[in-house]
Parts: sequence; C-alpha cells; structure tokens
Amino acid sequence: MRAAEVPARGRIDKRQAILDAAFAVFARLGYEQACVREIAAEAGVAKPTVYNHMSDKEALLRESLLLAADRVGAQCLDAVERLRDPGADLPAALDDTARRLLRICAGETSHALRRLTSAQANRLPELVLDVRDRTGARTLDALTDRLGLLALSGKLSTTDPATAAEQFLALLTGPLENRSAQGTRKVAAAEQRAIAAAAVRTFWAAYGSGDRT
Amino acid sequence: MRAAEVPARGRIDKRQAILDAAFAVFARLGYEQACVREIAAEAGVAKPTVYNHMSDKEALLRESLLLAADRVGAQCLDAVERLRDPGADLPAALDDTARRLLRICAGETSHALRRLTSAQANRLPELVLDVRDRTGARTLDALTDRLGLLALSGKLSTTDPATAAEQFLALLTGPLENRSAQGTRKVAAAEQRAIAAAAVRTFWAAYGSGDRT
Amino acid sequence: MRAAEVPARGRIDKRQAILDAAFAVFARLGYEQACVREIAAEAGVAKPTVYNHMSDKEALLRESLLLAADRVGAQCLDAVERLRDPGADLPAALDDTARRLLRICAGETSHALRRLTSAQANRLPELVLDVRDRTGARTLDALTDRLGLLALSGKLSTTDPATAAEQFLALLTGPLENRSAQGTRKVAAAEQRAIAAAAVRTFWAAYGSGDRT
Amino acid sequence: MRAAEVPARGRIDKRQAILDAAFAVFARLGYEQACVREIAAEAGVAKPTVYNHMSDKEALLRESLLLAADRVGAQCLDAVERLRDPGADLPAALDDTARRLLRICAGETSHALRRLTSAQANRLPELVLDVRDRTGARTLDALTDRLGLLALSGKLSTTDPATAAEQFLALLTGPLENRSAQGTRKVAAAEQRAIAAAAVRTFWAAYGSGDRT
DNA sequence: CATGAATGAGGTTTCATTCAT
DNA sequence: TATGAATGAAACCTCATTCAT
Repeated sequence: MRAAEVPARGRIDKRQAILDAAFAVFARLGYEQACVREIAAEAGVAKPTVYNHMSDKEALLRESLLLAADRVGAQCLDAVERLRDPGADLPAALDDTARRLLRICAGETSHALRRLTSAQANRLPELVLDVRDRTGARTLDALTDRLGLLALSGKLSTTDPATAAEQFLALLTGPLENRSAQGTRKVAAAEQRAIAAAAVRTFWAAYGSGDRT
Repeated sequence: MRAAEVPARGRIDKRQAILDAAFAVFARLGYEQACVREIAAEAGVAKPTVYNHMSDKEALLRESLLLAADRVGAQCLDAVERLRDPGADLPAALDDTARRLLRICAGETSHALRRLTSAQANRLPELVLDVRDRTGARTLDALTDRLGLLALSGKLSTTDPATAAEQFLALLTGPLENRSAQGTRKVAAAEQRAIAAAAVRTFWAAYGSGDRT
Repeated sequence: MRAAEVPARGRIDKRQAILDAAFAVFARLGYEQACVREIAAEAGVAKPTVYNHMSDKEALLRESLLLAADRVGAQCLDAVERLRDPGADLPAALDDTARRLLRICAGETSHALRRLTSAQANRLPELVLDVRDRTGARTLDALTDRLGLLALSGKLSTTDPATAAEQFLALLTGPLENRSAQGTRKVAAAEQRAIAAAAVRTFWAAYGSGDRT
Repeated sequence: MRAAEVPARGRIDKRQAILDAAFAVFARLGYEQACVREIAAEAGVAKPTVYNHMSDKEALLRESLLLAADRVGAQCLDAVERLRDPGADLPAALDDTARRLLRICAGETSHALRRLTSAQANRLPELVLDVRDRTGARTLDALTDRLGLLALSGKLSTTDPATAAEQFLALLTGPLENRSAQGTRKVAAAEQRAIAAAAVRTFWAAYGSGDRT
C-alpha cells in the first residue's frame, strides 16, 4: 500500500515542483522568452521529464496560471467572506476587506497573472477567461452576494449589488493600477491604506445607509 | 520645391507606414510572436528597410507604442477638456466625458497598448512608464485640473481633486476591464453607457455639490 | 560494460567528427566564409548538434585548430627526437630531420593552421599563441634541447643552442614559405630535398664541429 | 587647364583616400569582418562613392593590398640596394641591410599584408602571388643580384647566389616570425639587432670569402 | 519513469550592392 | 559625380520537441 502510494506522492510532488517552477519562470521572463530548459532547471528535473508531465509549453502555461489563479482567488474570497459578519461598524469592515484585497492585488503573483494573461489575450482568450473566473469574477460574485445581503438587512442602500460590488473593486484596483504603473512600481502599505480609505469613503457616500459618518 | 519635398515626405511616409505596421502586427500577435518580416510586409517595404529606420525590434516596439500612446492620450485629453465649460448640468457633462473616455478605452488601440506594455513590464519598465505618461497619467492630470477648478467654483465638493479624478477614472476603467475581460470581449455601446451612468452616479454622490439629484 | 561504453564512445566519435569537419571546412573556406551548416553537413549531424558540443563558432575554430596543432606538433616532435641518437654522420641525421620537418610543414594541415591563425591574429591573439605553443614553439624547444646536448658532447660547436635551433628551422621554413608562396603552390619532394640539403650545409658551416665535410 | 586638372586631381586624391582607408580597415578587422560602410566612413565619403571608384569589395582588397605591397617592396629594395657599394667591411654592410629589412618586416604594414593575403590564399591565389611579386620576390631578386655580383668580385664565396639570398632572408624572417608570433607581439629594436647579428654571423660562416672573423 | 543527445524550423540581424536624386 | 534609401541573400544561434537508454 505504502509502496504503491509513495511513487504517486512523488509524482504529485514533481508535478507541483514543475508547475511552480513554470510560474516562477513565466513571471520572470514572460511566456515566449521563458524556455523549457530553464523551467526544468528551476524544477530540478530534466527537460523531457517536463514533457512527461505536461504535453506542451502551452499546457505548462495554462496549468501553472490556473494553479496560481486558484490560490489568489482563494485569498480574495477569504477577504470578502469577512464581510459575512461585519459587526456594528460596516465602514470599518469594508475598510478591512479593502485593505486585504489591495494587499493581494499588489502582490507579485497578481501582477504576474495579469501580465501573463494580457500577453496571451489574443492567442488564448479562454485562458484569460478561465483565470478571470478563478480570480476577479469569483471575487466579484462573492462580493455581490455579501453586498446583496447587507442591502437586504438595510445596512447598505442599493438595489443593484452587482454594480456596487463592481465599483467597490474598481475603486481599489483602479487606483492601485495607477499607482503601481501596471506592477512596475511597488505600492507601499501606507499608500494602500490611503487607497482603501478613499475607496470606502466614496463607496459609503454612494451606498451608505443614510446615516453619514 | 515639390521635387525637393517629395523624398523627405516619402521618407516620413515610410517611417509612418513602418510604425503603423509595427503597431498593427504587435497588437495582433504580441511582441515576441511578431516577426519583423511580417511587419515589413505589412508596411510594404523590405526587411532591411525596417532596420534602416529603426535600430532594433525593441526600438520598433518602443516607437510604435509611443506613437499610439500619443494618439490615445490626445483623444483622452480632448474628452477631459470638454469639462472646461460644463454648462449648467454638471452631471450631464461628466456623463458625456465618461462616455467618451469609455469609448476610447474600449477601443482596440487602448487594449493593445495595455497588453503590449504589460507583457514587457519586467523587461522594459521605462517603456511602461513612458506610455503611461502619455495616456493615463496625462489624462489623470488633466482631469485633476478640471475637477480642481470645478471645486474652486463650488460646483464640486472636494479638497482632493487628484483622488477624485483617480476615482472617476477608476469607476470607468475598472468596470470596463471587468466586462471586457482584459479586452477579450467587446463591450457594447449600451453597456458602456450603463457603466458611465453608474460611475457618474457614484461620483456625484461622493463629490456632488450638496444638492442631491 | 560494452553497453555502457558505446554511448560515450559514440559521443566522443561525434565530437571528433565535428572537429574534423570544422577543420576541413575552415581550411577550405576560411573562418568567416565557412558556415556552420556546412560543417554540420560534413560531420553528418544536424546544425544544433554542433552547438550542443561547441558553444560557439569561435569555440569550433579554437578547438579544431588546437586539435590539429597537437597533431602537427607531435609529428614535428617525432622528427626532432630522431636527433637523440644521430649516429656517426651528424649531417646526415640533420638532413633526415630536415626532410621530415619540411614534409610536415609543406602539408596542407600546416598551411591551413598558418592561414587560419594569421587571419585571426588581431581578433584572437591568444589563439595564435596557443597554436604556436603546440607547434613551432614546441618543436623549437625540443630542437634546442637536442642541439644543446650535441654541443655538450662536442658534436656541434655553439654556446647558444636556442639560436642555432631557431636558425635551423628558419633555414627550412623560410625557403619553404618562399617557394610555396604561403601555401599557394605545392613544393615537390625533390625541391624539399634541395631546401633541406642547402639548410644543412649552411647550418653545418656555422655550427659544425670543426671538421669540414 | 586648371579647371580640368583640379577635378582629376580631386578624383585621384579621393581614390587614394579610399584605398588607404580600405587598407587600414582591412588590416584592423580582416577582409570579411571589414564592411564597406566603415571603409567609406574612414575615407570620408559615402558608400556608393566607393563603388564608383572600385567595382567590388574584392577589388578594394586587391588594389589596396597591391598599393601597400608596392610601398613595402620599395622600402625593401632600398635596403638591399645599399649592398651595391658595401665598402671594406662586408659583414657590417650585411648587418646594416639586415637591420633595415627587419625593421620593415616587423612593421604593422608587413604583418597586415601577410595576414590578409594568407587569409585569402585559397580564394584568391593570384593575389597572394601578385603581392609576393611586389615584396618578397622583388627583394629576393634584388638580393640575388647583389650577392651574385659580390661573388663575382670575390667578396663572397658561393656559386648559387639565389640560394644564398634565400637563406639570408630566411635567417631574418624566420626568427622574426618566431619572436613576433605572426605579428601578435612587438619585437623590440634590440631583439631585431640580435636577430640581424646572428643571421649575418651564420650567413658569413657559410658564404664568407675564406677569411674567418 | 527519467534522461542525455539530437533535430527541424525559424528569427533577428548584417552586408554587399544598386536605384533615383 | 556623389549620395540617401532600399533590397535580396544569407549567417548565427536558440528553441520546442522527440528518440534511445
């Protein structure tokens, strides 16, 4: 039993190592510039071993991006889910969620995902959509749910929680993209907090439940 | 006179043709996938002629992107400048500007610029910044100016026009990016109008001059 | 055992084949005119295989020249070493060595070595020196040793065996270069013998041990 | 008359400038590596102007080499002609000629000639011969004449002045080539004098007129 | 299953050379 | 006659991918 399991585990580990190496190299060099030899070297395996696990360089990109997208998406979901029980001070809860989302979106992984998908948008549009489903869209759906429930309970004032959610996220990612120059510059934590505060302020002005803070 | 002008004009035209062809091919295939032979063919010249005008494939990218960025930036600037004399109905003026900006940002040129710069963000960070200076940053600065003057004249309520401008643009580009899936899908004009309307509504809620509409 | 040896042997053979092909093509066309495709074809391998063994076209030149230089140098050394036991008739032994050296220096390999190193003397001066160390300098050192011992045993009359050796070789290579016009013409065996005879005559007049023959 | 001469003179000057530039660039980079653009730049003219004067890159090589060869040959001839009236001390006169020849052969022009002809020996054998006719062969013939006359007047002891001349030159150029490593190293004047002295000593031992010095 | 070796294809770039001015 | 611009050809090198071991 163990004897049969160990190689399977080893195989899975090797697959993980290859995908992680692939994402790292793709993020560093871009898809076309990255060469399979370097990915294999970074994963600590030989080049044909990569082809034993993944059929193609394109598959390598797809799988590694989807894996990274799942991780980022899970983090975003976690940040949004904290709005499930916002407590008395809803703006504070929104600010907390905003800061968490900004930290994720300002991370190197998020920028790499954006860059790699953008670069392939013409050649592999489904990949863009698949990644989007696992990150932005997933986050947006969850946030729409949260905001909808908050509206139902009277804590927010909107009849269109989808647009509200979209704008909440836009007020975060827009300024972040602007400040980071598409990931070229780092955005300091203090600046992230300022963005979050401004976003929450504007969002609350538009969707707050009547009582101005 | 004409006889002396023709060659210079011919040279300029050829340079223009090369840069236009370069942008078209880069936009279609991406930087690495694009090959100089195809650019030359699209420009109607021989391959070495391209190298007579531009030293490098990289220079070809840089020059063609900066040219496109200037064009897009000029359009954006024009849209923003319309806020100089907003008339009595400021929200309507904002809506008009918003629609114009959205139409520009939803265009193929804008998406290509975004994609091509993103893809080279690691290798050529200055290029990202140079393009940004000519498009987003320029637009943002102009909008900041406009909003600041409107605030001075009491038509808007904010002490931080830079953030207001940043958020105005974020409320446009964020949802647009979301709907278009990084340029993968077309965003219909009606949808663009809805985005603009929602953006102006939220913006006005936050920065309107007291009298709620 | 055999099964393990075969692949290594095969690799070595392929490397040998590549280097031999490289030398042949370089000798035929010169360094710049020679193209890697032709070398690969002559070696019976594909072009990238050449690059799998040698990093560069320049490395290809270097390695193939050094290999040929080692071969030529070994032949020259062998000719000189025959002076170790010259027998009673030293001029005859010198003549024998002279003829052997001339035959080597008149060979296509020697001329090719000279041409290829000369052509790269500005760009790759160390290569010139490395080849020289393995051919001329090596021969000169060995001959200096032989002549020095002969002088010690009273069979030659000189206190400067290095110069004697240098002149002995000069009396061979100088006229050979002159007659062959830098390798452009073949020098017949009879002509080689005449050169050798004249060289030995002059050498013996200058360094003979007193008794004229 | 002047009006007709001036352009002709200008044309000749331009041709000279082009040939000089060609030789300089060929000497610096080798034939294949040298590009016509650089030659034109060094000559201070435009590229097509070069082609107006010389039909080919190959003609450029040929003409510039022959010009340089004529110059070097004239210098050698001058050195040899000094043996026409050797005075009482013939070895001293030979030493003087030897030193002069060595200085010429150690010059950058001579080495460049050797390198450039060697490199093209396979492709352009006639060029090698033409250059040789204007340099080494011309010198050898003149020296043969001088030595023949000296032998007739009893100042030298040989019945084969051609071989004597060949060996005299060999005793100079052989050691020079050896020390300079095919022009890679400079050979100091003192070393040149030592080579000349040793050459004359050996030559005189073989061909001196009976009275040993 | 993992690997060293090999390959076919293709890209960027440079160069000698020639028109039109 | 001298030149700026243009071109056809070709070379080096790299890469993704596949056999034998």
